[in-house]
Amino acid sequence: MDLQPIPDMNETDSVPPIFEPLCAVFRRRLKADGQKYTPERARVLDAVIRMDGPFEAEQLVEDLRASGYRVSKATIYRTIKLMQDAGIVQRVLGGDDVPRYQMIYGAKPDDTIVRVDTDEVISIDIPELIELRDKICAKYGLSPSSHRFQIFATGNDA
Amino acid sequence: MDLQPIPDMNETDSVPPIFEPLCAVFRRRLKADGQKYTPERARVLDAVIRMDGPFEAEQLVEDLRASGYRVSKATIYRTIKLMQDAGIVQRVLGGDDVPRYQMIYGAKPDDTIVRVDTDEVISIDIPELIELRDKICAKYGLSPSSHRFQIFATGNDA
DNA sequence: CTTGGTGCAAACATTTTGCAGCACA
DNA sequence: TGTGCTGCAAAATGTTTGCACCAAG
Repeated sequence: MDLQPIPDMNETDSVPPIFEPLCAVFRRRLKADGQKYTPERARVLDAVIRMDGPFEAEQLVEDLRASGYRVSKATIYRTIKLMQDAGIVQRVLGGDDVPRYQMIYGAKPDDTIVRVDTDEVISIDIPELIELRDKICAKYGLSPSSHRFQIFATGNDA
Repeated sequence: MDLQPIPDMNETDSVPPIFEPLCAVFRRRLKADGQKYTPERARVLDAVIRMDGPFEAEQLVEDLRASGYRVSKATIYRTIKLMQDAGIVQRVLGGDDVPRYQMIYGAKPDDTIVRVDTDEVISIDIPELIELRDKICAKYGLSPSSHRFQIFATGNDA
């Protein structure tokens, strides 16, 4: 089958160390469900990490094919779903309302004001929100990995 | 053409008064763009208001057809887009990752913890968040109409 | 008559599924 | 041999567009 080397989190330097545990998380989850950590899945995970932000499934296909791998859309979508189950990837809506995917771990929290009258999106930085978030999660015995806070607002004159 | 009576925000009692200004907002926006407030569009707006929560385009079609109106999907989608432009409707992702639409004005704030390991969605009630939200908006000179706060978390053992 | 709106059907984009063959225990 | 995984192609879903005709100024 003439495969290229399998990317491995411990052997690549193109991926920040913060993502290192991801491979393990994914592996563990697959094993727990009687599924396999295949070369194809390792490559998709690697591509997802390199995306570094919201991406479309098609981009993963292009990325991997450009790297010389033969991959089908079906495998991409199936692997994305597995990653969602493993809590590694989430689906999000871009500002253009197009559904995309993005990594959860290490993802920058998305705190924005969406001006519904002008469609302007304002990024905000709210340290108190992190505190609040962590407090809430602690109450439920959960560990937050990321969050999203969107305020929908208009100008006072509208 | 045998039309049934046109729903009008001032003549129906099935729609809470809080939504009354919406009709005006939509009308104003259409007029400003040289477009028309047609019976079809009034009916779609009415249906959207009655949805009272996230909905799919198809539901609007069914709802209106069940009420005896002849309506095409094209008109539904075109009207939804107009409403998005008018800042009345937004696209959102449900807990099941399915894209839906929902009203913006008067929408119930959506504060949830999404357990990425189990897909469980926990509704939370955080009064401090409203305060925080209003404080932030005040700083920018904006009026909040709704918000959405999603925390992505896993169990501590995951 | 000109501009915008409608329904219908076809086109499109994205995601899912059925299936035959492969990999590996 | 059995279970899971893959690519491919077809199907299913959700949305947009082209077009002929209608409606209102």
